[in-house]
Amino acid sequence: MAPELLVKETKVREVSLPDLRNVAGEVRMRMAPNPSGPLHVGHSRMAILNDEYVKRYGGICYNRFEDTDPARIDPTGYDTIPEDLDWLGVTIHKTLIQSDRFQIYYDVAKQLLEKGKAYVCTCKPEDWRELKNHKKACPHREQPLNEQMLRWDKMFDGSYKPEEASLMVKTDLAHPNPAIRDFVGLRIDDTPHPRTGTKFRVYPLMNLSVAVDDHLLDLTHVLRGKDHLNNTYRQEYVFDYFGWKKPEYIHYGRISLEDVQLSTSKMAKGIREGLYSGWDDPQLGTLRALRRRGIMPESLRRYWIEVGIKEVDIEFSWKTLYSFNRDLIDDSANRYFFVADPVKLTIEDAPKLVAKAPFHPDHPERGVRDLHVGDDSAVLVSKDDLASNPSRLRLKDLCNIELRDGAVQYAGNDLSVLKEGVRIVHWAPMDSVQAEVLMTDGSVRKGVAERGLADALGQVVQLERFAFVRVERATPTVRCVFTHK
RNA sequence: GCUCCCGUAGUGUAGUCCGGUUAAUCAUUCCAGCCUUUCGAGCUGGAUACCCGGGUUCGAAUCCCGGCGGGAGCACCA
Repeated sequence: MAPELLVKETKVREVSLPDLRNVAGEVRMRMAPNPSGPLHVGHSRMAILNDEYVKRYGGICYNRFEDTDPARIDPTGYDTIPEDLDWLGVTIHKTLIQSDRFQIYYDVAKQLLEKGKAYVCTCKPEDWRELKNHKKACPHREQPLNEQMLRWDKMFDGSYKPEEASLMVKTDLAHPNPAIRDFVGLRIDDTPHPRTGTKFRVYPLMNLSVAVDDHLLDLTHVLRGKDHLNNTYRQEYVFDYFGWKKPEYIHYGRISLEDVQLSTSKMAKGIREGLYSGWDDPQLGTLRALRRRGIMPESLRRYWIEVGIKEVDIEFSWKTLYSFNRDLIDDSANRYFFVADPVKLTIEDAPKLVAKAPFHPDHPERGVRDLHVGDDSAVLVSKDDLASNPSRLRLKDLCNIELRDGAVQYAGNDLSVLKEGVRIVHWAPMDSVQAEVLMTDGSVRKGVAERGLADALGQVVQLERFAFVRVERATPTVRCVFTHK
């Protein structure tokens, strides 16, 4: 291996995540996605951080589907999320689905009732909330256990309609933070669940099910966004009631991403309305869109490692991600000519012209593409490159030309004109193929490309002076997806 | 309104716990130059920051107080 490659490697590794606190041997961590659609860039942070730590310390990483709200599930998520994690290079040792575990939550809830740490409330939700906002107990909070159990059973036998009864977990009604006072543990919902149908109608809310599962999985560390800070405090009550050992909680800050739609519901809506072609539309910030564009998962990994796990809110930088990705793909991406908005130039007095264009400037061993100009000496160049009315141009790897009053004259093949400031532009032969590039703003750049581009199907290549793209279709026209400049 | 968290350059990050080789790290960005038959890569140089005000101290990004700013939560969503 070349020495400079080794240097680069260590440079990347210099940046590393801080150590976790309280690590004794292996770690057990989890990610807990809601199956409402495929993963996007924001999700990749949690997945990669978990993965990095599990790989550093050894241990296991769970994927736990949090599907306890039947109304907010897109069943495709059960398949797409593991695919996305796999693409990211995240190792999942075991997968759990909370909707397989309702009975477990019921059992724990019953124990909480028996311990006097929960109650079944039949207040109207607004009344209950109003009372707790004033640090007041609702009438059901301190009723005797037998009354509680009576109502508990009725929650399951169909006596109550949704919102007519819920299991509340006690915390501290006098807690100065209103967000921490008593919370709902289980509720009734008649919405059919995509996996369990109408078999269950009592559903746990996250603070109960998460606490129970985090305990049963014996997690050592829990990574979550700081929007869950108050949920952590609530869940700690459950741990304390049972004397369970709490995991180490780490909250990282909010991520704001510009220029991209991340809301799962809005993306789904856009897809339905035809605004986006699907979950992998290059306009979207989903992982499958990035994959389609030729963004390497390693670039995301490097990005999130550099960002770390601080509690400060951050602004995501596409430029930095692209820079990391360019680093990864530049060496392997072969070069091709793509001419957007082509204009035909007929070169007068030209000899028979053939270009020997290298596949990669840094890798002469990869050879060249032979680009043959036809007997009419005509080539295609981009309208943009003629916009400034240049008098002389260098057609890359082909020849120099002079332009005057719409006439194009052959001007030799002397490279020294470059010293005089003559610009180099790329071009395409007349027998080129039609090509288009799907851009991230939803537009399509149309043009022509050298025929050989079709051979790069599936690869990430550089269209010289245009952008890096991934070639995703070869016929009938070549279709590429914009990666980045 | 109440509760909690956070505040180093455009962006992200190191340093903050245990105050003194840092008139502040690294990456990315931007600018200039070099190099190159790409506007890619590479090289060189430059630019931009410790939120503000007090206090403690010989000395504070680092400790204390106050202010300001940003964020999160106060849901029968996760």
